[in-house]
Amino acid sequence: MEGNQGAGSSRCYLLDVPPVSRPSVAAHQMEFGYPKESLQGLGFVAPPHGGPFLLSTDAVPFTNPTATCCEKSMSKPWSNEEVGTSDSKDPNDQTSSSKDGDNSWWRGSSLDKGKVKVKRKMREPRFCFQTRSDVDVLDDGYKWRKYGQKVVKNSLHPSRSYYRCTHNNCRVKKRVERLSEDCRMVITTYEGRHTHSPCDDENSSEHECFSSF
DNA sequence: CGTATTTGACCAGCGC
DNA sequence: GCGCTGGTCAAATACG
Repeated sequence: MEGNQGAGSSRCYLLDVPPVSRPSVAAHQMEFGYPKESLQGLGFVAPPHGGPFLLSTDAVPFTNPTATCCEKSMSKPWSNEEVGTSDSKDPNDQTSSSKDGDNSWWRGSSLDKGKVKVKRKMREPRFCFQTRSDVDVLDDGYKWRKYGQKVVKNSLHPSRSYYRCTHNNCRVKKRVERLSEDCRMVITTYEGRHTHSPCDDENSSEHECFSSF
């Protein structure tokens, strides 16, 4: 209930990242009129000066016609929370979801009662970006741990990877898949908000440039 | 030896 | 109601 002002909404942007070894994603919230915190919480950070990133004004929301490719490539990209429009189901749902979504929506915690899987109807804020890159995992300043991979049908590159933030209480997830039409296009979907700064992960002091965010 | 990744299985949601 | 697909778990394996 609190905090998640963006909960339930998901936006997609098209980024153009050249095929460098370590592409990064930056938040051009100004362009999109996006709240800083949202993007920051999602892990979008400004790269260090000279960082290889480049998000140009080419970046456009998937909701735009230019992004139809994305919807086509995926049978049901965001079934629950539609891109941009979020769920208009009913507000009450939010309360319930925030209730169980509080801490067990991703664990499924079948450890407890045999197999009581928590409903996956999570309403975490989502942002998906389409980038052009050779590497799957964009360097966004956070540390991710892969916890699953799935075969996606209707795709020439049927591999979708699932990552989770390695930080202690951070439940942010990331989904990475390649576009079927263009193997160089990577669709990255962030879900949730980071409860920490990138520096926490990269304790190596990835510079204060992050703090400027 | 500790940590990260891979991979198969399981489960829930959704469409038909 | 059934089948399909997506998402997650957890054991096994690989790597540093």
